Amino acid sequence: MDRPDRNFFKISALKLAKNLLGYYLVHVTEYGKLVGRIVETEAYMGEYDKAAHSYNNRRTKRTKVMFGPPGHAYVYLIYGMYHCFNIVAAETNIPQAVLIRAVEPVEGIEKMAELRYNKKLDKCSKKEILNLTSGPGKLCKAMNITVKNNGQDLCGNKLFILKGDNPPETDIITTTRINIDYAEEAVHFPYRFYIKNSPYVSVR
DNA sequence: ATACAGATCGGT
DNA sequence: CCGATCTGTATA
Repeated sequence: MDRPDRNFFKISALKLAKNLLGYYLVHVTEYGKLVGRIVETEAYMGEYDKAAHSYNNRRTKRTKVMFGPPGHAYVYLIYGMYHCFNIVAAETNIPQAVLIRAVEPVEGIEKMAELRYNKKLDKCSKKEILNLTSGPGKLCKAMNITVKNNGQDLCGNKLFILKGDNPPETDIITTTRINIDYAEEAVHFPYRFYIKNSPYVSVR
């Protein structure tokens, strides 16, 4: 399979969020290679987007990587215990990113089960396997992504993207984002994308 | 120095 | 619905 180059990420987060559906997220870890197929994303558009950490071009220690070049990881800790993995989009000084909300486990599923549930895959229920990576915090736990990966170049060889098949347009559901009730008018922006009928999307 | 809320999740 | 758990951010 093929790797997208830097230019793949050098587009608006909105376009990138859609283009990433069906692509693979790969993390080469000390536990082996962990791969998930991206089935759900959200775009965060920065300057005018009240749901974004970089709203109004707010530049802080945390949001710094979003102002950097595209194709890098933006990872932060949320609620004191979960991580969220984003891919920086657009260009330097345009702080946009795509939140990866859910993937379908593809490779290294045994390890993912151990990382997430601390037990063997064959001890996991059907439901647990479906929920292995069905949410931003869940996929980070299962794929061993933490703040240590913040700022990491996704054009490197530890944490990266592989090309996959985008779903047909008719299988892409576009809707509003999750858990951003505070974001006033941005609450209604149709910035969430997921693959229709995928059992691995975060539920609603 | 202090206060406070959050791009979540799992249990009740 | 609620609590866990802690850092980033704003305010002073």
